[in-house]
Amino acid sequence: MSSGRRGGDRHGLYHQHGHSHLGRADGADYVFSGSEMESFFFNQLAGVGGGGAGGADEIMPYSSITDYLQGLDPTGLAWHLDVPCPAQDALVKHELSVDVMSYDSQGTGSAAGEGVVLVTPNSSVYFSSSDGEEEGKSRRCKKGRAKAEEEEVVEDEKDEEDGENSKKANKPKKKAEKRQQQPRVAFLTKSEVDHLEDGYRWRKYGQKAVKNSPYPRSYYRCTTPKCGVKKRVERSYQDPSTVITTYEGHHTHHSPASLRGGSAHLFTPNVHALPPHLMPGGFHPDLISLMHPMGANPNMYLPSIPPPPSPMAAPPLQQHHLTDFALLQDFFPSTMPNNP
DNA sequence: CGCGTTTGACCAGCGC
DNA sequence: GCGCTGGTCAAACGCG
Repeated sequence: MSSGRRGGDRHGLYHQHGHSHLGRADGADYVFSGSEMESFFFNQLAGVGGGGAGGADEIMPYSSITDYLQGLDPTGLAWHLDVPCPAQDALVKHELSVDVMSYDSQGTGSAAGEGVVLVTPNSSVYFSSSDGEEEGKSRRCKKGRAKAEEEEVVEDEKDEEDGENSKKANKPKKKAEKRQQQPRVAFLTKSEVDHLEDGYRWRKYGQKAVKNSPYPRSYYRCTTPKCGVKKRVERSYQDPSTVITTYEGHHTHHSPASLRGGSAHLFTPNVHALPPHLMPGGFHPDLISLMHPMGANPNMYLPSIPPPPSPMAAPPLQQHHLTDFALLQDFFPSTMPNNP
């Protein structure tokens, strides 16, 4: 027995309406524009890096998100920006208006790394990557943490090994130190289910009401020991069919799903060979069936690509049961080069 | 019994 | 300083 378990969800009950901004994808306060996105990616590909107008001392040695996150194949997701997606702006700014993290290392407010990919004709994924170099302006846990964060990486690993005891012992300290400095990628996915299957195992550790949104935000942590990857899942209140999934950190292990099916290796070079939305049917059906642990539903991927929607009137997108699993896999390939 | 979820409490940063 | 908010913890609980 307990003092109100089940159904009492306090986190989901109090909703306040503060300012006009939407619920944030990630607690961030940066709304990027399409040009900024493009700028980022082009900069990345061109090796300009830094993600920012500020010139960027920090040149990110990545030419793609995948590369960025995993340090993998430099050819990675180059198509993300090679192919313009007219609906990107509309999706992000008009329909969803999701704010995203900006990790511009210069703190200039320019995008550190975002983009939108129309993965399927009717399903879209917006992603925002960030290096966590600087939290930007909106995140709170900044002060008094910068120092601790440097040690945190080591501390975290120790804590993970020590297990619960250590966690309990360091509870206050842990709370103070814990957070950030992790790359983030936010996805907007059309899905009816909140928790999208991405091949990894997650443990939910919290749920909070999102300001200005009737939908709560769920916090998940990768269940694999020593893997500190977290993700936040929330639903866009403007478009309830859209799930915003924010990943934070790098997996340090193979995907359980890929170990089962052994198909992950197909994702990386092959899927990247063409932008998904240029593939027949968005994705190749075979890839879908391989990629999604539950198998493919051909009906989810339409055989033709509709004309790009007007940026001014982003049409409602059809709902999908299946998330853009392929892209998620791209971001978390099972093959980790630095995995012992 | 192990694992994952639920959920009240707590902490810290930020804005006023 | 206070209240709000996001993020996390951890005990209780459910399920297979």
